[in-house]
Amino acid sequence: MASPDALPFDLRGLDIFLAVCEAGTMAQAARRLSLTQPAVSQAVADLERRIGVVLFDRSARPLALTAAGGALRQRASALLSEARQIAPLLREAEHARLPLLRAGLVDSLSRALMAPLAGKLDEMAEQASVLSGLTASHAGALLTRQLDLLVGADDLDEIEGLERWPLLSEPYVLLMPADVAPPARPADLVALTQTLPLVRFSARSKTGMEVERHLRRLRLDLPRRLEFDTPYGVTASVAAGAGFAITTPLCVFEAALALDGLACRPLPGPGLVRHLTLIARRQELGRLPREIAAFCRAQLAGVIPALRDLAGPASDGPLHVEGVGPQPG
Amino acid sequence: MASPDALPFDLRGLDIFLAVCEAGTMAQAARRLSLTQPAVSQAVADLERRIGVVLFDRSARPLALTAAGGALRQRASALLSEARQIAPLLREAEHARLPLLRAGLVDSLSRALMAPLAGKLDEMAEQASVLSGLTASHAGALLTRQLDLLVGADDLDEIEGLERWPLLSEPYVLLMPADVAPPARPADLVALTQTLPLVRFSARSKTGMEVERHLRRLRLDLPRRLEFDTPYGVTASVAAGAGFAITTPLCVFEAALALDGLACRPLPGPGLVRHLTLIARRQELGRLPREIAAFCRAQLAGVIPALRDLAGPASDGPLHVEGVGPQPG
DNA sequence: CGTAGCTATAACCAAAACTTATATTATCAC
DNA sequence: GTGATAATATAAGTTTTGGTTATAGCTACG
Repeated sequence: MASPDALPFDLRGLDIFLAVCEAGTMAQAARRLSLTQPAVSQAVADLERRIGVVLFDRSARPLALTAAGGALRQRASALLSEARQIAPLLREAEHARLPLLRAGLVDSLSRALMAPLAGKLDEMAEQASVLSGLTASHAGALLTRQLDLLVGADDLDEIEGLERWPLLSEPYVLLMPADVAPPARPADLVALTQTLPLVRFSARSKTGMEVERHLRRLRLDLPRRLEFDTPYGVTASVAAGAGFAITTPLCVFEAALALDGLACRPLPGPGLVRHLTLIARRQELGRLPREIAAFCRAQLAGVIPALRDLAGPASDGPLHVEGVGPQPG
Repeated sequence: MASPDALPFDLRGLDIFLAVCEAGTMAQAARRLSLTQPAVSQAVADLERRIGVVLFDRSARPLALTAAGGALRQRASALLSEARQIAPLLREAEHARLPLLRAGLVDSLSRALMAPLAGKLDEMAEQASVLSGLTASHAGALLTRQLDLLVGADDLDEIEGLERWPLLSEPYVLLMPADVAPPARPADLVALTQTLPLVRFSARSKTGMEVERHLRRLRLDLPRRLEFDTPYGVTASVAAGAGFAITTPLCVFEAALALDGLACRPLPGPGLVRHLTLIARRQELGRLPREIAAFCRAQLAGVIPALRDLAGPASDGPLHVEGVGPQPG
């Protein structure tokens, strides 16, 4: 077999596969794509060979999808529609600057920061708006000048021309029923998922991707059952008994739920820390980002005791508000 | 030029691009990928040519990303991590249950529905995910098959080929300090904004647009100071004394805040009602949408008393769970 | 059975992806 | 500045891949 993370297919192959799903027959799909029938036949066969799964049931004539084929159809069409969005988004990446002050705030800080931040911005600008959501989408909005400020879990260090103001660091922890024995070593997580599934953050969120990378680095392959793109979803689902989660104190706090019968436990193995950062385009807003960052740190300091209550003493080290001063970069 | 939806790149190109981002130089990326340096150089140049955007700034030697390059990096890594998950998932995909169910849930229903809905989907599918956010973005995702179900405030009646299951209706109300006299007529809202600004939902949200259209119809031009795209932002800001809002019982409930000193008052003038609907692509999931809609109605019936508490008796008429049966359309 | 329409295989061709070789450019120590 | 070093770009071949035509084998249906 090829290297472990070799790509098992190409977008072109998926595109042809989807055309076959929609057309119902390979010959018709070929016509629609302006290809010949053998080209489609080979592309499908190739896809099946490389994934190692049969996608169509050839014995039935209107060409039925197998179970795996159905699953691939869903995922492939999602993947392709995302892929098609990318290029246009990059091309329109030169927009005029809007007159009002707009901030993007990662979901997990809504409860801790949204109202005070809005109040602060309202003081500083004629018009203010605070949008909530995933940092990934906010990052694009910042670059295209649809947003002026961003507070999130990603420091976007691959992008030039930004100024970064670190706000807070917090450890990832396990959120799980209090009466379940906490795993002592990373490998115990696998055993835990036998009885209690892992409730995940979606890979659309930075948090989800960080956790995923951490697990991959530990060579842990945990089953994938339930996923959410908001801290509330993860926390509420764990509170409802659906499983356990790898999350952070702020994400738990954000949900504002009663956590009877739940406990935060340290994540076994090497620590994983989440850094929250304020980001702006460099030299466009003067000393305003610095001032807002200081304000945010002060607000967050007020929440720290509540976070320690939630997360327990194990988290004391990594959990702290950052000092002043911008990041180089 | 090629056909409108031709793919501007393939996964291999993105993979190489990401390797360059991580390695910092093309030559190093080439080594890591077991390629030669010109291969990487050409692949990157090709990607830039096909997207029509410059990705790297060659004038600086540690190879800096441009703005567009940074945006591509984020999206590309998300796309690839999704792509890599697909093949392993398909290989284990010989199950009777649906392999994957993705639902989009409007922010204002998170607290009322997210955990129970996730539990229900988890029963029905091998893997479930519930995403939160604005209905507008979910609508696009539903059409492009990134989502299978959608619960939101928009019935998307301009779009063919969907099935709609009404869930709940609720009136818009005023959320304001209890000690301020409630406006009796629409025109009194203008006077009110002299002392207390209107905290708005962003026009990106369906709720915000409905309110805006309603105000325009009443010929009211209220100043625009603070706006949010989540119910929590609006409610928290009003609770912090920043102004008053035109919102709904569910949006207030969603914030899960103590509302000391606040009251819901009826909206003066003609009533405005918000309808929450479950939407799916027609005839793709069988009777599953019907079943899920019934489940959602049952869950929502459980919070109705809490909503009546919040909204007061004035709302009794418009506030109710819908009967069974799909909408024609 | 025979025919119409689909799918699979074989043999071939052109475009792409990658290689080696070489020229050009940026950075840095001196 | 000036080489030395290490990177990127370009040019010209080679291999691989994705596509074609031609043909044979299926499947459904009258």
